[in-house]
Amino acid sequence: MDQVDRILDQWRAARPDLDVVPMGTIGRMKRLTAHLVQGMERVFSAHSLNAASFDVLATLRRAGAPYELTPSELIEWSMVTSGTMTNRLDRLEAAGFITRHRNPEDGRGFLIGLTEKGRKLIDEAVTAHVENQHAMIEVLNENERKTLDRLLGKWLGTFE
Amino acid sequence: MDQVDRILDQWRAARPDLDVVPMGTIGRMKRLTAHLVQGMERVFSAHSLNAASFDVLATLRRAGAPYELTPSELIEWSMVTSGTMTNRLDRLEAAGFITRHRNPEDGRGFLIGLTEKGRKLIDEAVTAHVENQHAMIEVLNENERKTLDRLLGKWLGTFE
DNA sequence: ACCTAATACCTTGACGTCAAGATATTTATG
DNA sequence: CATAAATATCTTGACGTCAAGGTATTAGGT
Repeated sequence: MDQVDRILDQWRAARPDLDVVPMGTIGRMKRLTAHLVQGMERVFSAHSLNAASFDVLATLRRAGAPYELTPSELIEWSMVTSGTMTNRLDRLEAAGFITRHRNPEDGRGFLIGLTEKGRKLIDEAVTAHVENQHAMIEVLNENERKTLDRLLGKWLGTFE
Repeated sequence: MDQVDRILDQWRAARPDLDVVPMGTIGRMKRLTAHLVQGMERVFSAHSLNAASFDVLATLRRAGAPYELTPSELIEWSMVTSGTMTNRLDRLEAAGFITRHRNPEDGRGFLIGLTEKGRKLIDEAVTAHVENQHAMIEVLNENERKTLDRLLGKWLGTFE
């Protein structure tokens, strides 16, 4: 009987005409994800980052050397609007973690690159981030993780 | 091979020292939840609401008649800060969906009540919301939903 | 070459959220 | 009682996000 169950019970009393079983699953997804995000933010802030800045630096880092992508490519990976990415890049540039230089192959755009400082930071942060994720999922055993992953993948498939 | 798998592949190439399996599960949780939230927002906005306002009205509605709660109680159910709740209530009050009156049993606080207009709106919105949730989870069969729910519940238990 | 459409990115204004602090009221303690 | 501590809520300032619109550059069709 967790908080989600309590909410369902209230609905069953207040609106007995509704079948709220799916609300339970979706509610648990939302709540659990909120906890996971919160747990990850703690690691980010321990490295002077937040989810937004970590996202950008990590995308650049995992793209591999020379750690350069266009804002458009970053937008695609991160699923945010161009205005959001501009804002993220402004702050990361001001903090000295990335550089912006015009794209020699397309005068309309830019190339975003990791600075040495940025690369070092994101490498440390990702290491801690992965450790943290291991710790957060520890309660599920191998089989449970596989099953969960399969179900999430199937469900996600209907959206992407 | 979805977008999450592509991200994991990039990490395995860029940082082979990391075990990124948990990142896959957590990434799918985040992405899937984002899609679910987006799907729900569509229903909310069709009823002139957003996630924030729906949350408050729904909490009041499922509390049952006389549809009254204190801001503190709303804060507990919604897991937001007091400043956020004040802002939500300001907008809902201005829109005529709730009323604020001093709590006769505690002069420091208020009682938030659903107006008739607010109750009608949330009843319609919740009906559509539940239908929408059924549609969004349709791809999973009975067994899969039960398994998923059990795993989510177990995992969530470590946080709450 | 020209001109329109598409593209890449930035700007602006609004919103929802939080953390930290302020105010008013109630509760607890001596 | 008087006063300190706790509580309930609001206020302020900052941040991240989005939608819509703007500017500069490139691509495509004639």
